[in-house]
Amino acid sequence: MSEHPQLERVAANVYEIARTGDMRVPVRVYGSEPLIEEMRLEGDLTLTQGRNVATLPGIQKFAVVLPDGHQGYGFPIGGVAAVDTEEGVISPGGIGFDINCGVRLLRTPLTYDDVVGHEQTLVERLFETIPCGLGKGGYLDTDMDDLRGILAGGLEWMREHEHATTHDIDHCEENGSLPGDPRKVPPEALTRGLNQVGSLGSGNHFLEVQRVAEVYDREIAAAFGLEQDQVVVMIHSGSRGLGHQTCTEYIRRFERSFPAIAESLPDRQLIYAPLREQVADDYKGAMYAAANYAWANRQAMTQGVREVFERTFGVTDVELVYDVCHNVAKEERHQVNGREDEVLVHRKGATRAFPAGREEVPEAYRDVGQPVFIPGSMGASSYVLCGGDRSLELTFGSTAHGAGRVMSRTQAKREYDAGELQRTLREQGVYVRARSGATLTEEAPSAYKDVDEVIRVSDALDIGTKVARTRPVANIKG
DNA sequence: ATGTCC
Repeated sequence: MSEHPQLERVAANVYEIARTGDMRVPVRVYGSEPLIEEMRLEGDLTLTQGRNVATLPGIQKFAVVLPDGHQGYGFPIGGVAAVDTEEGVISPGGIGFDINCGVRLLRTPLTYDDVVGHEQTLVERLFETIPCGLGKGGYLDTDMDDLRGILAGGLEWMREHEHATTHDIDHCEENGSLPGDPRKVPPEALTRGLNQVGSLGSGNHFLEVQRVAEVYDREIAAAFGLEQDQVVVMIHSGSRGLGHQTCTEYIRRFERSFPAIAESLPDRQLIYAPLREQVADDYKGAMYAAANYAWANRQAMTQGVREVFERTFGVTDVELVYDVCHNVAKEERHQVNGREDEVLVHRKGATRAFPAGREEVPEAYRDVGQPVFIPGSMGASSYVLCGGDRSLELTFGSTAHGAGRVMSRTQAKREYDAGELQRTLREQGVYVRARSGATLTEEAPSAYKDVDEVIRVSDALDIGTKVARTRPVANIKG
């Protein structure tokens, strides 16, 4: 078993792996003692992967491991790596298989009292309306022309086809559109994506009706249009089979194009393409296209939610608070080497958390900071945060994205019973509907870490500050 | 995460 890299405590909740060997920068690890302990368990690769990331050509300042960091494909999940746009590289492992997996929050004009007694109807209608689980079928019917439009335009295409409002676009990271190139998306990925626009997927993806259970900062909550007991809807989903296939094929393509690089890596999963290479540009076009697809997917499900809320409660104003990416790389301006420069920021299982004043923050929120949503596990609290004042300095403007698992899927399936789990949650006022019992047990709340400690550290570091906590009311899953 | 192995 390989040794964990040596960690040095720099300040409260701040640790560093010093630069040694072929590392080009140090690694910053943000976390409390108990969170760091989990990264140092026997056989855990989180810190080793952090050190590997620090060897990437063109990486700037430091590799970042966030408080929810855990091991992933090549890079830690809960990691940030910013690279020079000329000397740097792009690595699919630093973005993730589920390109632009992310979370959006919708606000409704309802309070919890309006919904109590209607949970069963609500959860059934949501489940019938929004396709869940593996396989085909989306809320939106798309042909190949539609798909290409979505891949090129994201939410812009959705608005042109009356599936999104201007308000939706104004309240989405990157306005729901990056320069995607449909021609760079592998044909197999196109096929898989054709019938999945407006589908939830499986695993830890969910659509959850929640109520605002606690408000920590009333002023910022009000700026986000949120208050105590309000009913909101959280959607956690990504780019489905299309993003997965795109990632898989470009990893293969990079390995074939750069055998010498593949050979020299501390971990083959770290495979990358130098940004000056054509194939890096191809991947960027495909990755942005998959990101656009993920936004269209979450938007299509939003339309389904609106339909159900109108039918069930007669309300027509279900509005997007914001939509954040968890898995993407984007060009942004940051302070590096004592000056502001453009860098390509890889965020994998990490949420952009820009503070007040950044021009990327929508006008409506620019005076308070960017909304951040961190989902808890099914049946647990989720959090609304606000981009913190120190995020640019500490994490390239990022914070955590959620709680990781403590128990494997197979172990959770053995450990729990679907019917019993459903009854337990029901006793807590949480109505859950899943396409399969296995999904339910795999995602049992006790199979996940407590997200509270992650939030506490994010808040203490001032990279993402607490605004409100929500509790589940009704949840649909694959 | 994922038509959970081309």
